[in-house]
Amino acid sequence: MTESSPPRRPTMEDVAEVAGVSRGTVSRVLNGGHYVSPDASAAVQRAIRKTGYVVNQHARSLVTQRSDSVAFILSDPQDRLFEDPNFNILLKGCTQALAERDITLLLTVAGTQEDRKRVGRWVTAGHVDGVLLVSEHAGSPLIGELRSRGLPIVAAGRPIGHEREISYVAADDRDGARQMVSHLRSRGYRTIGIITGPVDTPGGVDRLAGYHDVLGRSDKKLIVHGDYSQASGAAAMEELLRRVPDIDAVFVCSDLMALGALAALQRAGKRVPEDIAIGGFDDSKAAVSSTPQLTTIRQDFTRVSTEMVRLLLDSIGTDTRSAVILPTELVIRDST
Amino acid sequence: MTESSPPRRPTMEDVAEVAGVSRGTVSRVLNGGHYVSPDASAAVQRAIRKTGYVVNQHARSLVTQRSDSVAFILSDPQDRLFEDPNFNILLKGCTQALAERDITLLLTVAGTQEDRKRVGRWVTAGHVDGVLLVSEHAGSPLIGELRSRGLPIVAAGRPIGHEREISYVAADDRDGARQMVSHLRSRGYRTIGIITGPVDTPGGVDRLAGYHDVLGRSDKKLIVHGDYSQASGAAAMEELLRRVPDIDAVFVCSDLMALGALAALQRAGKRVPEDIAIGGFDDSKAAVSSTPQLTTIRQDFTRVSTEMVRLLLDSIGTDTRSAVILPTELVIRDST
DNA sequence: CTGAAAGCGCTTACAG
DNA sequence: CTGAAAGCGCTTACAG
Repeated sequence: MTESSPPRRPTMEDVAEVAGVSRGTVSRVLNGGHYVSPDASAAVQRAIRKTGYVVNQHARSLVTQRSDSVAFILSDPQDRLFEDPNFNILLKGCTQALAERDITLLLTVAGTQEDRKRVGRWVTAGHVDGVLLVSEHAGSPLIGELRSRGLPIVAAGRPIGHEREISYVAADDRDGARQMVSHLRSRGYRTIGIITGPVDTPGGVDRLAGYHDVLGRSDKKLIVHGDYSQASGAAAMEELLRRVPDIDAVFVCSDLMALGALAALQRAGKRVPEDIAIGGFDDSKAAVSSTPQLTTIRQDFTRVSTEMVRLLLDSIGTDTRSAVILPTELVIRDST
Repeated sequence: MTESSPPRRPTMEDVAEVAGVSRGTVSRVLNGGHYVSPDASAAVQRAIRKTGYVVNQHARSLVTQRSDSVAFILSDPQDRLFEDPNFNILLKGCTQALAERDITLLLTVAGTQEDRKRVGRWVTAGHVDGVLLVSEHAGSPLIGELRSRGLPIVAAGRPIGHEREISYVAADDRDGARQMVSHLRSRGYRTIGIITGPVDTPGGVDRLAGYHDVLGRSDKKLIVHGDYSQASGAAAMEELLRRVPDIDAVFVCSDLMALGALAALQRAGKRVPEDIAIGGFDDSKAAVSSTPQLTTIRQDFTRVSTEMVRLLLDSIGTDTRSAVILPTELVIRDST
């Protein structure tokens, strides 16, 4: 019946036998080739090729106490990050940066309380050497749990309330907002509103702060909160038109919300930018798919992801902590 | 200096000592509790809680020869899948279905030839018990490589040329296309074109086949190929208008391409559906964000992902092979 | 430079 | 039901 059971996977012992050396020598060749004679090394290389040997990662991890893997943990109660176009860029960037270094990316979600417990146990089981944390909201309770396990963590975006404890990489939200609002003012717009992100996200608070930096304490009526979704952008725009009929510019804190705002303005019979200017944030695909194309703030998520990986790998072992703030840039198109 | 080195992680030995039993008994409690007295079991549970013990996954895997992880491999030379909205739904579905079973998802990409070698080695290193394969194009050379390692594989979508070798889960593309084209015909449209996906993808060939099922060997001029991108949809629509000025309906094989087609028609001064009808495929968010909203074919990617996970877990150990074809459904909106 | 040996933390027959 | 022991496949001081 089971006459052709799959051939046993070759072990280091097999390689050693073929090469005519000891297991220890094979291991040394595999781990940098120090203290190995050229002859022995060559024999081992040959034997590895002949046997098709591949190291058993579990056996190695058991002794080295390292897994050569890192976790990419999505901590978002709504799972909304999966729909965020920026999330994709981040995930893609991290996956590739890690693959280049032969490090495995383990993806996991921790939305519910129960998930968080599972992830805590899982991380402790030795699966990973460090954690890349992406969370939509502030004060993710996961941070405390992970910290208590002593694992290196790097967050995407400023981890509100934990800036001192863990490393993070963020785009300069506040300065980006300043650039946009200054731009609107320099174009001659006078009544400048803002549609913010959720106030428990760094993008929500920091972009609003940048707006205030330029305009000072502006009229509260000019500030409406959205949740980064297109629908919320439309609703917020309608609210602004109701509150301030003569509004002539709006800084919308994400391109996706700006799309919603654009649609709402169209329905209200307003022309952009003749009647009202719209500035976005992200410089995503949405910014160039709309009519008119959006003036927006570029943040480079590919760069964020490579910096996150670099920071994490640096901190594994050394336990250093740092924050990297990447510049943002105004991109002028047709909506302002 | 290093006075407060992190407390050593508790091992099974520690638990055994606290509980006053042997290591073997602790292990038995952990692995189902068979052949353990209630008293011993209770003592072990208590000791686990007291010590905060968590199993070392590497040690366990070393002896069980299983990793309790599966790989999610993206095999796409262009990395375009990261931009595909369907990809996100698939990834999210798989992540959650696996998390529920306490199985880890390892994400990796294998776009280039070199990547493929890396992934081959990596898979062999014992990292995973099975593979979920998502690839944009036919004849992914990775399939052969993975097959030779004897790992269970489940593909998303029909793996052209490998249908007999590996399991897969796919939506019924061909029948969906038939439903759409029949619908267009029943609405009275007579000159029905098609904008297909790439002809080396199952969605590219099978949807075109469904179109032919209904219309027979139609005029070649009515067939234009796209690449699923919005831009290609626009270009293809312009080409169709040039070739067949009196065309009155088009089945566009993805919602995203349909968005492009819609924009091209708007530029050409054609009204939808008065002058020309447009049918999409996917029932993605794009279908309801457009004006008019798209008549389209729904395929349920969440369901695809749960079926993929089920199939994979079933086949680990048993080595069974199967294909699951999920029904597609016509969703009528305003564009036809 | 090299080999013999200990040890990483588990699971699982085997005896009892 | 339980313990003692072998063994999973590696790495790494230690002696030489």
